[in-house]
Amino acid sequence: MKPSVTPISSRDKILEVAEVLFARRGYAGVGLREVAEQAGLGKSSLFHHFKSKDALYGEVLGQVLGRIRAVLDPIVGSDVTPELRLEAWVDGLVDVLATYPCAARLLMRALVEDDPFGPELLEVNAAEQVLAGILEGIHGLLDDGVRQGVFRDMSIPHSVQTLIGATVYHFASGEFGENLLGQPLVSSDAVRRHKTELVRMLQHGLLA
Amino acid sequence: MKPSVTPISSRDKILEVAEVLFARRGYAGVGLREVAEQAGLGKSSLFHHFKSKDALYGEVLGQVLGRIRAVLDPIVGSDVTPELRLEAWVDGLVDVLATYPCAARLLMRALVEDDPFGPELLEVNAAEQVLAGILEGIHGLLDDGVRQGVFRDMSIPHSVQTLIGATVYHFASGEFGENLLGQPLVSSDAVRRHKTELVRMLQHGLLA
DNA sequence: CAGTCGACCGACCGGTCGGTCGAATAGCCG
DNA sequence: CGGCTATTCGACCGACCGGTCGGTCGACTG
Repeated sequence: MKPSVTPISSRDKILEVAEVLFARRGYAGVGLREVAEQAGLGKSSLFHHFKSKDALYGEVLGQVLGRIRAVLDPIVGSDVTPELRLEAWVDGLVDVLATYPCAARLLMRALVEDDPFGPELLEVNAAEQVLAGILEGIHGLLDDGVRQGVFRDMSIPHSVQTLIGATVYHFASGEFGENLLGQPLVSSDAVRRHKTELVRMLQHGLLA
Repeated sequence: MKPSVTPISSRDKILEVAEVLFARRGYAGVGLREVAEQAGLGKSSLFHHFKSKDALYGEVLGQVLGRIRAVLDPIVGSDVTPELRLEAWVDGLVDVLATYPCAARLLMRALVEDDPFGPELLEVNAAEQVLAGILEGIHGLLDDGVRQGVFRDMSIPHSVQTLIGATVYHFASGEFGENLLGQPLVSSDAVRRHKTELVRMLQHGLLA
């Protein structure tokens, strides 16, 4: 039990502030000087911990995706009906996006980017693998449901896209969404309401 | 009828290439040199037509939002049941997003940004007004439906967010979405399928 | 004590950023 | 033709970009 003299390592501090900044202003909108400054370091010190801006970004992204996958994987692997699993999936995803307010923005930005990252970049590649795992999970879940006849026949890729759009976008919408809702996106009331609205939409649509 | 000697004005050419570039790489990711170059002009000439980068961006955004509003406004004002109006709204929005492939990305980026544009910027403010008009339209449409009892009771702001996420995100997802679908996002097949999936989701949800 | 090591720093590199300026050019009207 | 405005241009600016370099400092090791 003496894991660290420094209660929070500089490396983690950098990741922490980089996550916030990349989420807020995007990859191109963030300068490493600002990251360093907010981490309480000189800019040169960033390069001691990360070999490039790309690598730092990739690691931030991978960390966020990892958190999401850690929540979602047990759910898609659980042993209940596809309907309940889907409900739990939405529930879990909304929870984790609400818990880490930067995650949705970071993720949405990454999805909307044509990744300009060359074929070879260790950290970014790792992040993409994690994302692929998440997708595989929800795809399998929907597929199960369709084959068991509890979900109607559907285009699974389109439905996956709709699920992503309906969950991730909402928490990525920042000021815009808060103006629309009239309250913080991650207030417990808004989170609860968003969950029930999503689940009702998935179960019965909008009609009375 | 002699508005222009040049059949396509430099100004329009600039707007055209700026739209593509801002959509592809975002505000911070695009340099004015590149815009000028692709428009076949020197960088200084941009500043003859637009007083700043912000102003150019605002005008691009306003133009895109204007196209969308031009499609959606007649629909929300039409004289049929809310259910049919909603279906037409989704149909129209999907069509316009598929017609102008940059629109969705530009819009999604704008929504995810906390607009860092100061209180006063003519062009950006104008764009926000257009957006506000679009939102007012869909809000009113849903409200009508709920009050007439054809839509179930719901949180309208949350449903608006879900609609935006499900439509705009899909067409903004670029490479990622195309990999998921296995075909171009704007292929007529994918567009048709996305429409029917959305409408079925709104009408009956996912259940069999 | 000397040697090594990870963490950190300021100074600096070439290059690009958004933006300005004054001069040159092109098309119009008289 | 002369004058005028609109348009374009290259040269330039200060600020900032991602990234490198040489070196300092303190903790640990033999």
